Amino acid sequence: MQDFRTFRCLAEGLDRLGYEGNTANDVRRALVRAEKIYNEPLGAIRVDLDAFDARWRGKVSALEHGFRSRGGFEKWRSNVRGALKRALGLKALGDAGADDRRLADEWQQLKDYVAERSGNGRVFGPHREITLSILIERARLAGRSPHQLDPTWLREEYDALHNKRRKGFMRAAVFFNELVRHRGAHPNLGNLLPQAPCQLPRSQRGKQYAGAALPESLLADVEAFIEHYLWQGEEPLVRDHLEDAERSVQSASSYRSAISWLVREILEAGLMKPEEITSLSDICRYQLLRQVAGIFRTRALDEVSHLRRDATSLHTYVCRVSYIARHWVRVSAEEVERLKRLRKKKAIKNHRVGKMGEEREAFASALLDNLRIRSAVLGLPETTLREADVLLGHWDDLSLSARMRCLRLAVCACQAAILLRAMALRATNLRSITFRGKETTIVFKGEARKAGKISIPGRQVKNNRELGCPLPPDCEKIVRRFVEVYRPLLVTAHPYGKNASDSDFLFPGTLADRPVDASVFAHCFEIGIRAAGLDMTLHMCRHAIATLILYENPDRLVMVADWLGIDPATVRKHYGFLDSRRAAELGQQHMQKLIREARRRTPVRSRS
DNA sequence: GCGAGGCTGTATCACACCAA
DNA sequence: TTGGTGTGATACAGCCTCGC
Repeated sequence: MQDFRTFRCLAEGLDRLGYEGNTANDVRRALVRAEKIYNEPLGAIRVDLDAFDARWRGKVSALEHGFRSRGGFEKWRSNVRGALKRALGLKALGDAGADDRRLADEWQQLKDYVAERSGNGRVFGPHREITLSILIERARLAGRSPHQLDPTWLREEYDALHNKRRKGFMRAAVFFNELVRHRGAHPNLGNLLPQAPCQLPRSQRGKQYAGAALPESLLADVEAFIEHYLWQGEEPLVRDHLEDAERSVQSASSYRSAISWLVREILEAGLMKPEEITSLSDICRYQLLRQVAGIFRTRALDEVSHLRRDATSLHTYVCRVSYIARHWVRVSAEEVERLKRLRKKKAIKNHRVGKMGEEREAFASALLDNLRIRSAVLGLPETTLREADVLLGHWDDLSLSARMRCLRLAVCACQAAILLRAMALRATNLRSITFRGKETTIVFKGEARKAGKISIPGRQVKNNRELGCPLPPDCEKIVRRFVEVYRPLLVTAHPYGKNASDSDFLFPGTLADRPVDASVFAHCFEIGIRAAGLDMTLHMCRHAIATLILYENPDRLVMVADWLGIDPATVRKHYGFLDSRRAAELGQQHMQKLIREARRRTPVRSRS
């Protein structure tokens, strides 16, 4: 294979990649443009498809990277990505020397062998050479032959990949091992395969309680604690007369997570054996928690760890476990005091605890600095609906994925219209809006009513605060269009046959008693956001609106708090960075003024 | 195989409340 | 008024099952 390790090699050797006509020029220009976009010399940018995908696929704010439109960005990405795939041998080149190269490539021989025996009713089953492709790609990039795969390399590659690529890599490794195990049945593979299968990486997502065989008594104790926590010790007879538990189910599941984390860390560190953990009182103790927190912290500081070094998770876990120790295990007063000190330790309660996430704060700042981003956010309902309408115009000719895109864009337009024009709701409240039925939360303008409105009862809201607002005409227009045109398509003409139930929910899911699933809901928003060249989650949208209003109207803090349905003190705390920013700007303006004045008053002679 | 919706667990963030 | 504590939420990823 040609050695294409950097973008420079790639740009210089582009003629050998088999492009037709002027395409090579387009691709070369795209590669050269990467220098500006990456702000690095071409020779320093590695030819690595996964690094490229990690950076440029998914949520990418095209405008922030200097592209004029999402389309322009996608064109650039497609040119560069295609070149990377050709360079890595993932795309047929079609030129004369290709066959000779294939023979020289052990991976290609293996792939050809599998391809010849893949398909319906054949030895390996359908598309098995595709299964292998990601393993081959990564191995080629690392310069490893099939004999040179080892557990460490597999682990590193597995960790570096994400989502479907990671899943595919694991599937490929499993299949590769199958081939090795049955190498006797495939004599033609000859010396291509190693003698023994390679140890596979462990999945990054642990099972609850580390999937270990733990004593029944521990599991029973956890359930008893959760029950106690939810009902705050109320007797079952009393509970029957109460409408809801004292605590939310979400919160209880968070306690389960903390216990799971503690057990997993203890077992992985070998601090205890599974059979030794018989109840929560064995593990929710100061000494053990301190040890485990130390181990977790060390791992977070490790360069290759997937944990963020300044994340607040550890603090949350320690708080949860401390709570169990105090209220369930009932440790001594002395131990309670130690736990309290532990929670305050800098390593556990780092500087991010209690503050808005850095990424969100950065986005809010970008929103204030960049006019293009700001207008893209504010125009989101219209831009996404326009794109959906264009697609809808030739619905019958659309592919399934294009129809899906059309519907998702329409969902996003409706979400954005409510968030940006009516009320910056939390995702759960937005998702649960009903437009008919007994408990209607969004009402359209009717003959008797002058204006539509949104009203959400307090018990549906995080802090039990009732939320309500009138429905502005530009919001209502988009929501109505969604209800009349796009929602029926979700219910009766879902492109992939996943018709939603025609429930009372504005955003229906496949089940009649609940709205669309949160993950699907967030995905629709993501599709619309990306179409607008932005990178923002539903919750960041809420922040974005608050940031813009507060920055322009610092004296309207109480109004903004009321609108968001939170405490003014909380707004003050979370948007404090706006004050610092404003103070800095004001300070700079004053300094400039003073400098100008000083220059005016200083005689020209002494200035030189 | 691929893409969908939905469920679940982990990681992280938001924010109400309380006490100093 | 401010900082600490505890609760409740979102984001993200992996897995499952289903239809095309």
